[in-house]
Amino acid sequence: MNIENKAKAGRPELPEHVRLRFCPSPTGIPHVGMIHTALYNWAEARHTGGTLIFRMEDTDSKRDTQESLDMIIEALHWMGIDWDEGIGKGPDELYFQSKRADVYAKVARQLLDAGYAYESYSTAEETAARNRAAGRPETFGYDGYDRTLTEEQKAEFCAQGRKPALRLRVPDEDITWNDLIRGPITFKAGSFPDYVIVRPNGEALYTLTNPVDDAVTGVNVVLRGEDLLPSTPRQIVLYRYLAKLGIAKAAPLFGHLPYVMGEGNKKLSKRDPQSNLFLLRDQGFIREGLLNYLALLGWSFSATEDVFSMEQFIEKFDVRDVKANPAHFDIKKAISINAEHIRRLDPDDFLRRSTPYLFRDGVVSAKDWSDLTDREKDVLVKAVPLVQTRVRLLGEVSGMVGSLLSTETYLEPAPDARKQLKAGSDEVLDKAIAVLEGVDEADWKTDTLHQVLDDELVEKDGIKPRLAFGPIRVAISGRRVSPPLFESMEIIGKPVVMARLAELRKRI
RNA sequence: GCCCCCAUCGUCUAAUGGUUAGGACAUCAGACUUUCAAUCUGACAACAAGAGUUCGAUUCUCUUUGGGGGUACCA
Repeated sequence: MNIENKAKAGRPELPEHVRLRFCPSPTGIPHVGMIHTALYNWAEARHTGGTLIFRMEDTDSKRDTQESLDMIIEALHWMGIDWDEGIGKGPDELYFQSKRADVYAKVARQLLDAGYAYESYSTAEETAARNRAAGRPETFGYDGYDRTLTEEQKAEFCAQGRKPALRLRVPDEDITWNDLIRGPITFKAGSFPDYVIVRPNGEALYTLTNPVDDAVTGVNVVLRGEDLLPSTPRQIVLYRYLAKLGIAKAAPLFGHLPYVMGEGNKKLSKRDPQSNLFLLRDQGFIREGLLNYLALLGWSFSATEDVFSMEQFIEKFDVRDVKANPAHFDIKKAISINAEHIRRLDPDDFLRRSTPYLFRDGVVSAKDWSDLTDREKDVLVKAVPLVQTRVRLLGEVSGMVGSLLSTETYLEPAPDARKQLKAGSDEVLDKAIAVLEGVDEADWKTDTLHQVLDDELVEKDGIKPRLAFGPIRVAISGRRVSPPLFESMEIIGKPVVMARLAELRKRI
Protein backbone atom coordinates (compact mmCIF):
# COMPACT_ATOMS: atom_id res chain seq x y z
CA MET A 1 0.00 0.00 0.00
CA ASN A 2 2.96 2.36 -0.25
CA ILE A 3 1.45 4.13 -3.20
CA GLU A 4 3.22 7.35 -2.30
CA ASN A 5 6.67 5.86 -2.53
CA LYS A 6 6.48 4.73 -6.10
CA ALA A 7 4.59 7.68 -7.53
CA LYS A 8 6.43 10.43 -9.30
CA ALA A 9 7.88 13.09 -7.08
CA GLY A 10 5.91 16.29 -6.93
CA ARG A 11 2.59 14.77 -7.91
CA PRO A 12 -0.39 15.48 -5.71
CA GLU A 13 -1.45 13.18 -2.94
CA LEU A 14 -4.59 11.27 -3.73
CA PRO A 15 -7.69 11.74 -1.58
CA GLU A 16 -8.38 9.26 1.18
CA HIS A 17 -11.22 7.78 -0.80
CA VAL A 18 -10.87 8.25 -4.53
CA ARG A 19 -14.03 8.84 -6.55
CA LEU A 20 -13.61 8.65 -10.30
CA ARG A 21 -15.97 8.66 -13.21
CA PHE A 22 -16.16 7.47 -16.77
CA CYS A 23 -18.55 9.59 -18.77
CA PRO A 24 -18.64 9.02 -22.51
CA SER A 25 -21.08 10.47 -24.99
CA PRO A 26 -23.24 7.82 -26.61
CA THR A 27 -22.19 8.58 -30.15
CA GLY A 28 -20.88 5.94 -32.50
CA ILE A 29 -19.10 2.68 -31.92
CA PRO A 30 -16.93 2.01 -28.86
CA HIS A 31 -13.37 2.72 -29.82
CA VAL A 32 -10.02 1.95 -28.39
CA GLY A 33 -9.30 5.47 -27.13
CA MET A 34 -12.49 5.50 -25.14
CA ILE A 35 -11.79 2.11 -23.61
CA HIS A 36 -8.26 3.18 -22.81
CA THR A 37 -9.65 6.04 -20.73
CA ALA A 38 -12.21 3.79 -19.11
CA LEU A 39 -9.53 1.25 -18.31
CA TYR A 40 -7.27 3.70 -16.49
CA ASN A 41 -10.16 5.11 -14.50
CA TRP A 42 -11.23 1.63 -13.57
CA ALA A 43 -7.73 0.50 -12.67
CA GLU A 44 -7.18 3.55 -10.49
CA ALA A 45 -10.46 2.94 -8.70
CA ARG A 46 -9.68 -0.72 -8.12
CA HIS A 47 -6.09 -0.09 -7.12
CA THR A 48 -6.98 2.48 -4.49
CA GLY A 49 -10.15 0.79 -3.31
CA GLY A 50 -12.06 3.81 -4.56
CA THR A 51 -15.31 4.24 -6.40
CA LEU A 52 -15.97 4.35 -10.14
CA ILE A 53 -19.04 6.16 -11.42
CA PHE A 54 -20.40 5.52 -14.90
CA ARG A 55 -22.62 8.18 -16.42
CA MET A 56 -23.69 9.44 -19.83
CA GLU A 57 -22.98 12.83 -21.27
CA ASP A 58 -25.89 12.76 -23.65
CA THR A 59 -26.53 16.46 -24.05
CA ASP A 60 -26.22 16.35 -27.83
CA SER A 61 -29.61 14.96 -28.79
CA LYS A 62 -28.81 15.07 -32.49
CA ARG A 63 -25.91 12.68 -32.30
CA ASP A 64 -26.71 10.54 -29.27
CA THR A 65 -28.23 7.11 -29.80
CA GLN A 66 -29.54 4.30 -27.65
CA GLU A 67 -27.69 1.86 -29.87
CA SER A 68 -24.40 3.52 -29.02
CA LEU A 69 -25.19 3.40 -25.31
CA ASP A 70 -25.92 -0.31 -25.54
CA MET A 71 -22.68 -0.93 -27.35
CA ILE A 72 -20.65 0.99 -24.79
CA ILE A 73 -22.15 -1.09 -22.00
CA GLU A 74 -21.48 -4.27 -23.93
CA ALA A 75 -17.90 -3.17 -24.51
CA LEU A 76 -17.33 -2.50 -20.82
CA HIS A 77 -18.82 -5.86 -19.89
CA TRP A 78 -16.67 -7.63 -22.42
CA MET A 79 -13.52 -5.95 -21.16
CA GLY A 80 -14.43 -6.77 -17.57
CA ILE A 81 -14.63 -3.12 -16.58
CA ASP A 82 -17.27 -2.75 -13.88
CA TRP A 83 -18.51 0.27 -11.97
CA ASP A 84 -19.83 0.96 -8.50
CA GLU A 85 -22.29 3.76 -9.05
CA GLY A 86 -24.03 5.04 -12.12
CA ILE A 87 -26.03 3.66 -14.96
CA GLY A 88 -28.08 0.66 -13.90
CA LYS A 89 -27.10 1.21 -10.27
CA GLY A 90 -29.12 4.28 -9.41
CA PRO A 91 -31.73 6.68 -10.73
CA ASP A 92 -31.39 7.63 -14.39
CA GLU A 93 -32.06 11.20 -13.30
CA LEU A 94 -28.64 11.24 -11.73
CA TYR A 95 -26.59 9.56 -14.46
CA PHE A 96 -28.06 10.75 -17.74
CA GLN A 97 -27.43 14.40 -18.43
CA SER A 98 -30.36 14.49 -20.80
CA LYS A 99 -32.60 14.03 -17.74
CA ARG A 100 -31.02 16.75 -15.65
CA ALA A 101 -31.99 19.99 -17.38
CA ASP A 102 -33.71 21.29 -14.26
CA VAL A 103 -30.60 20.77 -12.14
CA TYR A 104 -28.43 22.72 -14.56
CA ALA A 105 -31.04 25.47 -14.85
CA LYS A 106 -31.05 25.87 -11.10
CA VAL A 107 -27.27 26.10 -10.88
CA ALA A 108 -27.19 28.53 -13.77
CA ARG A 109 -29.71 30.70 -11.97
CA GLN A 110 -27.57 30.70 -8.84
CA LEU A 111 -24.45 31.62 -10.81
CA LEU A 112 -26.29 34.44 -12.49
CA ASP A 113 -27.79 35.76 -9.27
CA ALA A 114 -24.41 35.73 -7.57
CA GLY A 115 -22.86 37.64 -10.44
CA TYR A 116 -20.47 34.83 -11.37
CA ALA A 117 -22.20 34.55 -14.73
CA TYR A 118 -23.84 37.18 -16.86
CA GLU A 119 -26.24 37.49 -19.77
CA SER A 120 -24.61 37.85 -23.14
CA TYR A 121 -26.50 38.99 -26.20
CA SER A 122 -23.57 39.18 -28.62
CA THR A 123 -23.79 36.93 -31.62
CA ALA A 124 -20.70 35.39 -33.15
CA GLU A 125 -20.96 37.85 -36.02
CA GLU A 126 -21.12 40.86 -33.74
CA THR A 127 -18.14 39.68 -31.76
CA ALA A 128 -16.14 39.07 -34.91
CA ALA A 129 -17.06 42.54 -36.20
CA ARG A 130 -15.86 44.16 -32.98
CA ASN A 131 -12.61 42.19 -33.15
CA ARG A 132 -12.06 43.31 -36.73
CA ALA A 133 -12.76 46.90 -35.84
CA ALA A 134 -10.28 46.75 -32.97
CA GLY A 135 -7.64 45.17 -35.18
CA ARG A 136 -7.70 41.89 -33.29
CA PRO A 137 -7.29 38.61 -35.15
CA GLU A 138 -10.45 36.94 -36.32
CA THR A 139 -9.78 34.01 -34.02
CA PHE A 140 -9.44 36.21 -30.93
CA GLY A 141 -12.72 34.97 -29.54
CA TYR A 142 -15.21 36.61 -27.27
CA ASP A 143 -14.18 40.05 -26.01
CA GLY A 144 -16.22 40.44 -22.83
CA TYR A 145 -18.47 43.06 -24.37
CA ASP A 146 -21.60 42.09 -22.46
CA ARG A 147 -19.94 42.08 -19.05
CA THR A 148 -20.94 45.65 -18.39
CA LEU A 149 -24.29 45.85 -20.12
CA THR A 150 -26.67 48.26 -18.36
CA GLU A 151 -30.22 47.31 -17.46
CA GLU A 152 -31.44 49.65 -20.20
CA GLN A 153 -29.32 47.92 -22.85
CA LYS A 154 -30.53 44.51 -21.74
CA ALA A 155 -34.12 45.72 -21.82
CA GLU A 156 -33.60 46.94 -25.33
CA PHE A 157 -32.21 43.59 -26.50
CA CYS A 158 -35.18 41.89 -24.89
CA ALA A 159 -37.55 44.25 -26.65
CA GLN A 160 -35.92 43.17 -29.91
CA GLY A 161 -36.87 39.63 -29.00
CA ARG A 162 -33.27 38.55 -28.40
CA LYS A 163 -32.43 35.98 -25.78
CA PRO A 164 -29.14 35.93 -23.90
CA ALA A 165 -26.65 33.15 -23.52
CA LEU A 166 -25.03 32.81 -20.13
CA ARG A 167 -21.30 33.39 -19.87
CA LEU A 168 -19.06 32.70 -16.93
CA ARG A 169 -17.07 35.65 -15.64
CA VAL A 170 -13.42 34.60 -15.88
CA PRO A 171 -11.13 36.39 -13.43
CA ASP A 172 -8.07 38.17 -14.71
CA GLU A 173 -5.50 35.94 -13.09
CA ASP A 174 -3.29 32.95 -13.78
CA ILE A 175 -4.91 29.56 -13.25
CA THR A 176 -2.68 26.74 -12.03
CA TRP A 177 -3.19 23.12 -11.08
CA ASN A 178 -0.91 20.21 -10.37
CA ASP A 179 -1.78 17.61 -12.96
CA LEU A 180 -1.54 14.02 -11.77
CA ILE A 181 0.25 13.04 -14.96
CA ARG A 182 1.91 16.25 -16.14
CA GLY A 183 2.77 18.15 -12.99
CA PRO A 184 2.11 21.87 -12.55
CA ILE A 185 0.32 23.55 -15.46
CA THR A 186 -0.43 27.25 -15.61
CA PHE A 187 -2.69 29.11 -17.99
CA LYS A 188 -1.80 32.76 -18.06
CA ALA A 189 -4.38 35.39 -17.22
CA GLY A 190 -6.35 36.41 -20.25
CA SER A 191 -5.61 33.25 -22.23
CA PHE A 192 -9.25 32.27 -22.44
CA PRO A 193 -12.39 34.39 -22.59
CA ASP A 194 -15.64 34.42 -20.66
CA TYR A 195 -17.23 31.31 -22.04
CA VAL A 196 -20.80 30.22 -22.61
CA ILE A 197 -22.34 27.81 -20.13
CA VAL A 198 -26.00 28.02 -21.21
CA ARG A 199 -27.38 28.57 -24.68
CA PRO A 200 -29.99 31.28 -25.30
CA ASN A 201 -32.59 28.52 -25.56
CA GLY A 202 -31.73 27.39 -22.05
CA GLU A 203 -29.69 24.30 -22.90
CA ALA A 204 -26.74 23.83 -20.59
CA LEU A 205 -23.43 23.08 -22.29
CA TYR A 206 -20.79 20.55 -21.45
CA THR A 207 -18.79 23.35 -19.81
CA LEU A 208 -21.43 23.50 -17.11
CA THR A 209 -22.94 20.03 -17.01
CA ASN A 210 -19.70 18.15 -16.61
CA PRO A 211 -18.37 20.00 -13.55
CA VAL A 212 -21.81 20.20 -11.96
CA ASP A 213 -22.32 16.45 -12.20
CA ASP A 214 -18.84 15.78 -10.90
CA ALA A 215 -19.51 18.13 -8.00
CA VAL A 216 -22.91 16.67 -7.19
CA THR A 217 -21.61 13.10 -7.15
CA GLY A 218 -18.47 13.97 -5.19
CA VAL A 219 -15.96 13.14 -7.91
CA ASN A 220 -12.53 14.07 -6.62
CA VAL A 221 -10.24 12.67 -9.32
CA VAL A 222 -10.82 13.34 -13.00
CA LEU A 223 -8.88 11.25 -15.50
CA ARG A 224 -9.66 12.20 -19.07
CA GLY A 225 -8.06 12.63 -22.45
CA GLU A 226 -5.58 15.39 -23.04
CA ASP A 227 -7.97 16.93 -25.55
CA LEU A 228 -9.87 18.25 -22.53
CA LEU A 229 -6.79 19.86 -21.04
CA PRO A 230 -7.57 23.38 -22.31
CA SER A 231 -10.99 23.24 -20.72
CA THR A 232 -9.55 22.48 -17.31
CA PRO A 233 -8.67 26.04 -16.23
CA ARG A 234 -12.17 27.12 -17.24
CA GLN A 235 -13.66 24.41 -15.10
CA ILE A 236 -11.43 25.33 -12.20
CA VAL A 237 -12.87 28.84 -12.35
CA LEU A 238 -16.35 27.41 -12.35
CA TYR A 239 -15.51 25.14 -9.44
CA ARG A 240 -14.48 28.15 -7.36
CA TYR A 241 -17.87 29.69 -7.92
CA LEU A 242 -19.64 26.41 -7.24
CA ALA A 243 -17.72 26.13 -4.01
CA LYS A 244 -18.77 29.60 -2.95
CA LEU A 245 -22.35 28.65 -3.68
CA GLY A 246 -21.97 25.52 -1.60
CA ILE A 247 -22.54 23.20 -4.57
CA ALA A 248 -18.99 21.84 -4.74
CA LYS A 249 -16.39 21.29 -2.07
CA ALA A 250 -13.35 22.01 -4.21
CA ALA A 251 -12.03 21.33 -7.67
CA PRO A 252 -11.09 17.70 -8.21
CA LEU A 253 -7.58 16.57 -9.03
CA PHE A 254 -7.03 16.33 -12.75
CA GLY A 255 -4.96 13.88 -14.72
CA HIS A 256 -4.80 14.25 -18.47
CA LEU A 257 -4.18 10.97 -20.22
CA PRO A 258 -2.13 10.68 -23.39
CA TYR A 259 -3.83 10.10 -26.70
CA VAL A 260 -3.87 6.75 -28.40
CA MET A 261 -2.55 7.47 -31.86
CA GLY A 262 -3.32 5.80 -35.16
CA GLU A 263 -1.50 6.08 -38.44
CA GLY A 264 0.92 8.99 -38.70
CA ASN A 265 0.60 11.66 -36.06
CA LYS A 266 -3.14 11.53 -35.83
CA LYS A 267 -5.29 10.50 -32.95
CA LEU A 268 -6.74 7.07 -33.52
CA SER A 269 -9.93 7.82 -35.38
CA LYS A 270 -13.04 5.94 -36.28
CA ARG A 271 -11.59 5.46 -39.72
CA ASP A 272 -8.83 3.25 -38.41
CA PRO A 273 -10.25 -0.27 -38.46
CA GLN A 274 -8.15 -1.11 -35.44
CA SER A 275 -9.92 1.57 -33.41
CA ASN A 276 -13.17 -0.38 -33.40
CA LEU A 277 -13.26 -2.52 -30.29
CA PHE A 278 -15.77 -4.96 -31.72
CA LEU A 279 -13.75 -5.44 -34.87
CA LEU A 280 -10.79 -6.36 -32.71
CA ARG A 281 -12.99 -8.82 -30.85
CA ASP A 282 -14.21 -10.28 -34.12
CA GLN A 283 -10.63 -10.92 -35.13
CA GLY A 284 -10.20 -12.91 -31.97
CA PHE A 285 -8.63 -10.64 -29.41
CA ILE A 286 -9.40 -11.91 -25.95
CA ARG A 287 -10.10 -9.45 -23.20
CA GLU A 288 -6.97 -10.30 -21.25
CA GLY A 289 -4.79 -9.64 -24.25
CA LEU A 290 -6.39 -6.41 -25.33
CA LEU A 291 -6.54 -5.08 -21.80
CA ASN A 292 -2.87 -5.90 -21.30
CA TYR A 293 -1.89 -4.17 -24.50
CA LEU A 294 -4.03 -1.10 -23.88
CA ALA A 295 -2.62 -0.76 -20.40
CA LEU A 296 0.84 -0.54 -21.93
CA LEU A 297 -0.08 2.54 -23.94
CA GLY A 298 1.26 5.19 -21.61
CA TRP A 299 2.27 3.00 -18.72
CA SER A 300 4.67 0.18 -18.05
CA PHE A 301 4.27 -2.85 -15.87
CA SER A 302 7.96 -3.31 -15.15
CA ALA A 303 11.36 -2.73 -16.70
CA THR A 304 11.62 -6.25 -18.10
CA GLU A 305 8.12 -7.67 -18.39
CA ASP A 306 5.11 -6.55 -20.33
CA VAL A 307 2.72 -9.47 -20.11
CA PHE A 308 0.53 -9.52 -17.02
CA SER A 309 -2.88 -10.43 -15.70
CA MET A 310 -5.73 -8.12 -14.81
CA GLU A 311 -4.99 -8.71 -11.13
CA GLN A 312 -1.35 -7.78 -11.54
CA PHE A 313 -2.38 -4.68 -13.44
CA ILE A 314 -4.66 -3.50 -10.67
CA GLU A 315 -2.04 -4.29 -8.08
CA LYS A 316 0.58 -2.11 -9.75
CA PHE A 317 -1.31 0.66 -11.47
CA ASP A 318 -0.94 4.22 -10.25
CA VAL A 319 -2.11 6.99 -12.51
CA ARG A 320 0.82 9.11 -11.37
CA ASP A 321 3.13 6.70 -13.20
CA VAL A 322 1.38 7.29 -16.51
CA LYS A 323 3.47 8.97 -19.18
CA ALA A 324 2.32 12.20 -20.75
CA ASN A 325 3.29 11.57 -24.34
CA PRO A 326 0.95 10.06 -26.91
CA ALA A 327 1.36 6.40 -27.85
CA HIS A 328 0.77 4.73 -31.21
CA PHE A 329 -1.49 1.73 -31.38
CA ASP A 330 0.70 -1.03 -32.80
CA ILE A 331 -1.49 -3.86 -33.97
CA LYS A 332 1.48 -6.23 -34.28
CA LYS A 333 2.45 -5.86 -30.66
CA ALA A 334 -1.19 -6.06 -29.65
CA ILE A 335 -1.50 -9.37 -31.48
CA SER A 336 1.72 -10.65 -29.97
CA ILE A 337 0.52 -9.88 -26.44
CA ASN A 338 -2.82 -11.46 -27.25
CA ALA A 339 -1.05 -14.61 -28.47
CA GLU A 340 0.75 -14.88 -25.16
CA HIS A 341 -2.53 -14.63 -23.28
CA ILE A 342 -4.10 -17.26 -25.51
CA ARG A 343 -1.23 -19.61 -24.69
CA ARG A 344 -1.80 -18.98 -21.01
CA LEU A 345 -5.44 -19.97 -21.26
CA ASP A 346 -6.58 -23.19 -19.70
CA PRO A 347 -7.13 -25.58 -22.67
CA ASP A 348 -10.73 -26.04 -21.70
CA ASP A 349 -11.27 -22.30 -21.57
CA PHE A 350 -9.49 -21.89 -24.88
CA LEU A 351 -11.94 -24.31 -26.50
CA ARG A 352 -15.00 -22.67 -25.03
CA ARG A 353 -13.89 -19.25 -26.20
CA SER A 354 -12.96 -20.52 -29.65
CA THR A 355 -16.28 -22.22 -30.28
CA PRO A 356 -18.23 -19.08 -31.32
CA TYR A 357 -15.55 -18.31 -33.87
CA LEU A 358 -15.65 -21.89 -35.19
CA PHE A 359 -19.40 -21.64 -35.48
CA ARG A 360 -19.17 -18.30 -37.24
CA ASP A 361 -16.79 -19.81 -39.76
CA GLY A 362 -18.99 -22.81 -40.40
CA VAL A 363 -16.58 -25.31 -38.88
CA VAL A 364 -18.80 -26.58 -36.08
CA SER A 365 -22.54 -26.96 -35.60
CA ALA A 366 -23.17 -24.69 -32.60
CA LYS A 367 -21.82 -21.59 -30.99
CA ASP A 368 -21.72 -22.99 -27.47
CA TRP A 369 -19.29 -25.69 -26.53
CA SER A 370 -21.94 -27.68 -24.70
CA ASP A 371 -24.09 -27.90 -27.82
CA LEU A 372 -21.38 -29.44 -29.99
CA THR A 373 -21.61 -33.05 -31.14
CA ASP A 374 -19.54 -35.68 -29.37
CA ARG A 375 -17.37 -36.08 -32.41
CA GLU A 376 -16.70 -32.34 -32.61
CA LYS A 377 -15.79 -32.23 -28.96
CA ASP A 378 -13.60 -35.28 -29.31
CA VAL A 379 -11.66 -33.89 -32.23
CA LEU A 380 -11.28 -30.45 -30.71
CA VAL A 381 -10.03 -31.75 -27.39
CA LYS A 382 -7.36 -33.70 -29.23
CA ALA A 383 -6.55 -30.69 -31.41
CA VAL A 384 -6.05 -28.20 -28.59
CA PRO A 385 -2.41 -28.94 -27.90
CA LEU A 386 -1.73 -28.68 -31.60
CA VAL A 387 -3.32 -25.30 -32.15
CA GLN A 388 -3.13 -23.31 -28.96
CA THR A 389 0.46 -22.29 -29.54
CA ARG A 390 -0.16 -21.73 -33.21
CA VAL A 391 -2.82 -19.03 -33.12
CA ARG A 392 -2.47 -15.45 -32.08
CA LEU A 393 -6.14 -14.59 -32.44
CA LEU A 394 -9.15 -16.81 -31.83
CA GLY A 395 -10.27 -16.07 -35.36
CA GLU A 396 -7.36 -18.17 -36.59
CA VAL A 397 -8.54 -21.36 -34.92
CA SER A 398 -11.00 -22.22 -37.67
CA GLY A 399 -8.30 -22.38 -40.30
CA MET A 400 -6.26 -24.64 -38.07
CA VAL A 401 -8.87 -27.20 -37.12
CA GLY A 402 -11.12 -27.07 -40.16
CA SER A 403 -9.39 -29.94 -41.91
CA LEU A 404 -9.47 -32.03 -38.73
CA LEU A 405 -13.22 -31.73 -38.31
CA SER A 406 -14.15 -32.06 -41.94
CA THR A 407 -15.00 -35.48 -43.36
CA GLU A 408 -14.60 -34.30 -46.93
CA THR A 409 -12.51 -36.65 -49.06
CA TYR A 410 -10.98 -33.80 -50.99
CA LEU A 411 -9.84 -30.41 -49.79
CA GLU A 412 -9.10 -27.94 -52.53
CA PRO A 413 -5.51 -26.77 -51.97
CA ALA A 414 -5.12 -23.11 -51.15
CA PRO A 415 -3.03 -21.17 -53.70
CA ASP A 416 0.12 -21.15 -51.59
CA ALA A 417 -0.39 -24.82 -50.79
CA ARG A 418 -0.59 -25.72 -54.46
CA LYS A 419 2.95 -24.42 -54.87
CA GLN A 420 4.11 -27.22 -52.59
CA LEU A 421 3.14 -29.72 -55.24
CA LYS A 422 6.38 -29.83 -57.16
CA ALA A 423 7.70 -32.43 -59.54
CA GLY A 424 7.78 -35.80 -57.84
CA SER A 425 4.71 -35.16 -55.77
CA ASP A 426 2.84 -37.90 -57.60
CA GLU A 427 5.50 -40.46 -56.70
CA VAL A 428 5.55 -39.32 -53.11
CA LEU A 429 1.80 -39.72 -52.86
CA ASP A 430 1.89 -43.14 -54.53
CA LYS A 431 4.49 -44.37 -52.10
CA ALA A 432 2.71 -42.87 -49.12
CA ILE A 433 -0.54 -44.50 -50.14
CA ALA A 434 1.14 -47.84 -50.62
CA VAL A 435 2.89 -47.86 -47.30
CA LEU A 436 -0.06 -46.47 -45.37
CA GLU A 437 -2.36 -49.14 -46.79
CA GLY A 438 -0.30 -51.56 -44.77
CA VAL A 439 -0.94 -49.82 -41.47
CA ASP A 440 -3.79 -51.33 -39.48
CA GLU A 441 -6.38 -49.00 -38.09
CA ALA A 442 -5.34 -50.23 -34.68
CA ASP A 443 -1.81 -48.96 -35.29
CA TRP A 444 -2.97 -45.65 -36.79
CA LYS A 445 -1.08 -43.53 -34.30
CA THR A 446 1.17 -40.50 -34.60
CA ASP A 447 4.38 -42.33 -33.80
CA THR A 448 3.69 -45.25 -36.10
CA LEU A 449 2.68 -43.02 -38.98
CA HIS A 450 5.75 -40.88 -38.51
CA GLN A 451 8.04 -43.85 -38.46
CA VAL A 452 6.48 -45.65 -41.38
CA LEU A 453 6.54 -42.63 -43.65
CA ASP A 454 9.99 -41.60 -42.50
CA ASP A 455 11.40 -45.06 -43.22
CA GLU A 456 9.76 -45.32 -46.60
CA LEU A 457 10.31 -41.83 -48.00
CA VAL A 458 13.23 -40.27 -46.19
CA GLU A 459 15.42 -43.19 -45.15
CA LYS A 460 14.81 -45.57 -48.01
CA ASP A 461 14.34 -43.21 -50.93
CA GLY A 462 16.40 -40.30 -49.65
CA ILE A 463 13.74 -37.68 -50.23
CA LYS A 464 14.21 -34.50 -48.25
CA PRO A 465 11.63 -34.23 -45.46
CA ARG A 466 10.35 -30.98 -46.88
CA LEU A 467 9.58 -32.58 -50.24
CA ALA A 468 8.35 -35.80 -48.74
CA PHE A 469 5.83 -34.34 -46.34
CA GLY A 470 4.79 -31.25 -48.25
CA PRO A 471 2.43 -33.00 -50.70
CA ILE A 472 1.04 -35.19 -47.95
CA ARG A 473 0.29 -32.15 -45.89
CA VAL A 474 -1.52 -30.50 -48.77
CA ALA A 475 -3.61 -33.63 -49.34
CA ILE A 476 -4.52 -33.90 -45.68
CA SER A 477 -5.15 -30.24 -44.88
CA GLY A 478 -5.41 -28.40 -48.15
CA ARG A 479 -3.07 -25.83 -46.69
CA ARG A 480 0.59 -25.02 -46.62
CA VAL A 481 0.44 -24.34 -42.91
CA SER A 482 -1.38 -26.83 -40.73
CA PRO A 483 -1.23 -28.46 -37.36
CA PRO A 484 1.49 -31.13 -37.11
CA LEU A 485 1.04 -33.66 -39.87
CA PHE A 486 1.13 -37.05 -38.15
CA GLU A 487 -0.99 -35.88 -35.24
CA SER A 488 -3.50 -34.58 -37.76
CA MET A 489 -3.54 -37.90 -39.57
CA GLU A 490 -4.25 -39.73 -36.37
CA ILE A 491 -7.11 -37.42 -35.49
CA ILE A 492 -8.65 -37.54 -38.94
CA GLY A 493 -8.43 -41.32 -39.10
CA LYS A 494 -7.36 -43.78 -41.74
CA PRO A 495 -10.37 -43.83 -44.05
CA VAL A 496 -10.53 -40.10 -44.63
CA VAL A 497 -6.75 -39.76 -44.83
CA MET A 498 -6.50 -42.49 -47.46
CA ALA A 499 -9.33 -40.95 -49.41
CA ARG A 500 -7.75 -37.51 -49.40
CA LEU A 501 -4.39 -38.87 -50.51
CA ALA A 502 -5.96 -40.81 -53.34
CA GLU A 503 -8.11 -37.92 -54.41
CA LEU A 504 -5.25 -35.45 -54.60
CA ARG A 505 -3.13 -38.01 -56.43
CA LYS A 506 -5.83 -38.31 -59.05
CA ARG A 507 -5.90 -34.59 -59.61
CA ILE A 508 -2.22 -33.84 -60.14
C1' G B 1 -1.63 35.33 -34.27
C1' C B 2 -2.39 33.83 -29.07
C1' C B 3 -2.69 29.83 -25.23
C1' C B 4 -1.44 24.89 -23.71
C1' C B 5 0.66 19.90 -24.05
C1' C B 6 4.50 16.51 -25.84
C1' A B 7 9.86 14.78 -27.35
C1' U B 8 14.82 7.74 -25.34
C1' C B 9 15.75 2.31 -30.84
C1' G B 10 10.77 1.87 -36.66
C1' U B 11 6.85 1.22 -32.35
C1' C B 12 5.61 0.78 -26.79
C1' U B 13 8.70 1.81 -22.91
C1' A B 14 12.92 1.37 -18.42
C1' A B 15 16.69 3.74 -15.83
C1' U B 16 20.27 7.37 -14.11
C1' G B 17 23.65 14.05 -12.36
C1' G B 18 28.91 9.49 -13.72
C1' U B 19 25.63 2.89 -17.12
C1' U B 20 28.73 -0.96 -22.58
C1' A B 21 21.46 3.70 -22.04
C1' G B 22 17.94 -2.01 -20.25
C1' G B 23 13.39 -4.77 -21.90
C1' A B 24 9.27 -5.85 -25.32
C1' C B 25 7.11 -5.88 -30.40
C1' A B 26 8.78 -5.65 -35.36
C1' U B 27 12.98 -6.88 -38.65
C1' C B 28 17.25 -10.03 -39.91
C1' A B 29 20.42 -14.43 -38.93
C1' G B 30 21.01 -19.17 -36.54
C1' A B 31 19.54 -23.65 -33.51
C1' C B 32 15.53 -27.14 -33.04
C1' U B 33 12.12 -29.42 -36.54
C1' U B 34 7.00 -33.31 -40.06
C1' U B 35 5.10 -27.42 -42.57
C1' C B 36 3.81 -23.31 -39.47
C1' A B 37 4.18 -21.92 -34.74
C1' A B 38 6.19 -22.28 -29.89
C1' U B 39 11.07 -22.36 -27.59
C1' C B 40 16.35 -20.97 -27.39
C1' U B 41 20.82 -17.96 -29.38
C1' G B 42 22.54 -13.80 -31.70
C1' A B 43 22.36 -9.19 -34.73
C1' C B 44 20.43 -4.44 -36.09
C1' A B 45 18.54 -0.11 -33.67
C1' A B 46 17.44 5.56 -29.56
C1' C B 47 18.70 9.94 -25.55
C1' A B 48 15.66 15.98 -31.75
C1' A B 49 19.28 20.51 -31.90
C1' G B 50 21.87 24.57 -29.40
C1' A B 51 23.17 27.18 -25.11
C1' G B 52 23.44 27.39 -19.66
C1' U B 53 24.11 25.11 -14.49
C1' U B 54 27.80 21.41 -13.01
C1' C B 55 34.00 18.36 -12.02
C1' G B 56 30.39 15.73 -15.12
C1' A B 57 24.51 15.99 -18.31
C1' U B 58 20.11 11.75 -21.85
C1' U B 59 18.60 13.37 -16.82
C1' C B 60 17.99 20.19 -14.22
C1' U B 61 17.03 25.36 -16.76
C1' C B 62 16.33 28.26 -21.17
C1' U B 63 15.94 28.68 -26.44
C1' U B 64 15.12 26.47 -31.13
C1' U B 65 13.04 22.70 -34.08
C1' G B 66 9.41 19.16 -34.78
C1' G B 67 4.57 16.98 -33.52
C1' G B 68 -0.27 17.60 -31.27
C1' G B 69 -4.46 20.13 -29.00
C1' G B 70 -7.27 24.58 -28.02
C1' U B 71 -8.72 29.39 -29.52
C1' A B 72 -17.29 27.13 -30.45
C1' C B 73 -23.78 28.98 -28.33
C1' C B 74 -19.02 20.53 -29.76
C1' A B 75 -17.61 17.12 -26.20
